[in-house]
Amino acid sequence: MPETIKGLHRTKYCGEFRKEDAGRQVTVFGWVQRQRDLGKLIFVDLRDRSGIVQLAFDEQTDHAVFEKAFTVRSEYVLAAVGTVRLRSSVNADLPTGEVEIAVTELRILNKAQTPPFEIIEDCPTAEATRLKYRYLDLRRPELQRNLQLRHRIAKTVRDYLDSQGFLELETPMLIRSTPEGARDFLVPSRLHHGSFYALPQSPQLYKQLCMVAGFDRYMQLARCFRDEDLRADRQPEFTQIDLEMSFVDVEDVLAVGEGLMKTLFRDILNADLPLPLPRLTYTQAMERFGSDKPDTRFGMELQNVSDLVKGCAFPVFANAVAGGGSVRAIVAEQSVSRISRKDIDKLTEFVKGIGAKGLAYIRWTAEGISSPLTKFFEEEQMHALLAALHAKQGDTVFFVADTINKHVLTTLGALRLELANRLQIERSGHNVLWITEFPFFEWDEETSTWQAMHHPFTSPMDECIQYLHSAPEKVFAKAYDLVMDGIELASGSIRITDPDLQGQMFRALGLSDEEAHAKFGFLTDAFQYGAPPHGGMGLGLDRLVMQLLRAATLRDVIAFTKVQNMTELMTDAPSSVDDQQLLDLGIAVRDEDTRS
RNA sequence: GGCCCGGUAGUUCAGCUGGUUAGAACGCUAGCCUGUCACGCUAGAGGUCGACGGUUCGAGCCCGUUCCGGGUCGCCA
Repeated sequence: MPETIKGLHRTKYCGEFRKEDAGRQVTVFGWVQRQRDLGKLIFVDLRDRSGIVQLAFDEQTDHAVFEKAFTVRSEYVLAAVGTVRLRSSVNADLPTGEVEIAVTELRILNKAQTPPFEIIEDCPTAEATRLKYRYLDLRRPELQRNLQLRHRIAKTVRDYLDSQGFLELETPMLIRSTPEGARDFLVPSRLHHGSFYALPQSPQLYKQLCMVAGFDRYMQLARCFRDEDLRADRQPEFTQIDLEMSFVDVEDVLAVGEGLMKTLFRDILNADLPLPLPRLTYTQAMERFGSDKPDTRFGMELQNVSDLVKGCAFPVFANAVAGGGSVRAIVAEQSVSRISRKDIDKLTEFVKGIGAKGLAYIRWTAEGISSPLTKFFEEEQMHALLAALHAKQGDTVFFVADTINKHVLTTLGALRLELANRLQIERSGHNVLWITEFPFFEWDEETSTWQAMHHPFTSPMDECIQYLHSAPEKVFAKAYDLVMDGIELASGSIRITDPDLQGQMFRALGLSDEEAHAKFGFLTDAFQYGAPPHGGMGLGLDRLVMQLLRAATLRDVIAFTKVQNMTELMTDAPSSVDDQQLLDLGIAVRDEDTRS
């Protein structure tokens, strides 16, 4: 039978006691971290969200209290009243290690089963087990810290944006489905059988309507939903720092993003983030790093050797260049001893797995040059190539060739990261930069059509509008991404507010006027009534927290998360529902689709 | 949907070339212990080897199927 808390009030959190408190009569609440029974002396470590304080029980002082302390087990919930005193032996590892509480009254507020894993800092238990008992996992100091810091980050974001005149406005969760982009989560309508709401992938259209409505500067910590497969840095629902500003161009939005990041670095990491942030255009990022979210904390940049090898005897290289593509290389410095021929076979498999046709290499060992290319290259040619690449003895050089330039870039970009992992290349510190001037269209090889790389409300750069129909590849967008340590943190753009241009946009994407109006009529209608020029961005809060805390996965910075097959192990969501619920919704589920 | 890795006590793992009764550590239970703090010492309990099927005289181990978890590609305008 649990005891009542009646009449007791917490003096302060467990982790806050210091030697200055000695002599005070105090009350504490918490969970039993550990009980140490020494015979005529019992110690209990009591834990709450702030840390641990030691309770001391002495048989001679109070026999009844001592007997009760004897029955205490891990994770019991206790209230303790007693006197703070200095310890005879100090524990230097604990902030409260100079004091303990000599307990005069102990109440067991609740008992607890033995937990399936220990509530400790570096818990070795498999994540699946921890997620099933997430409420226990969350008691661990690491997650307590992460989530308390997440709160502080969110508060810093709100305070900063508030200081810049942003208003937090809420947008609906039940909205119209717009099946572009990611798959929508659908919610069936009870009152309109056969019709569905969608959960928002982002508040995009609503925040633009807020601009039409004259709120001028909007922000929201918005929950977003995407029904796509999960990754370590991707959950089906996530929180976005969403903002939108009126009467601005690209520079104004970037300035707010930079101010926000600088403030976060100062308040959370106690570090300076020099402004302005470096910028790369999309084209530069792809050419140098083979990625639009480059990890710029290390070098190993891509090098174009097309001109040097275009006339060479190796048909793969010669054909790639002749076919309009390229041959590019990266140099892994002083890696010959750590990348064996066998490793290269594995790396070849790796690049084939992401669509490359093969991987050429040069190993420059103490014995000389070892490479399948030697039979195609004169010795002089080979040395010219290595000199151009600034390669030295001890280096390994990797080449990728393809008639499609983008394949060469992305393959080497992925290989660059793989090599950095394998070679454990130093990547300390944080690197934050903007990627700007994204292409407007993307050539889709499956359908042989140009597809929008962004949502269709993204504005082209002013000087590109003339090419909209004649030369899609020459059109770049007023779109920008914020990249931190190789992770895409934020993405945004200036939006189209000219109805004629918007119409051209839809047509360029193959949407008829009727289709466009059916899908987005409410927005284009709104734009007929005086839309201010506006733009904004969405910044992933979960990823931001993960990056600032250097957490390995999003699951370490979100309280309740789903696993790869999109179930929640604790509640077993999703679940089947009553027949009556389905009946109300006018929904029939095909038997063969039902899974228990 | 594809590929890769994993699944043995509550937890983390070991388990040889297929061979008697599947082990260790931590945790748990009980006893002893007056200054511990990962307390110590002694004893004990605890197993559908993910599941199903197959090969075999014999399967934790080999084969097939499947389920679960992780990573990744596709996907994520």
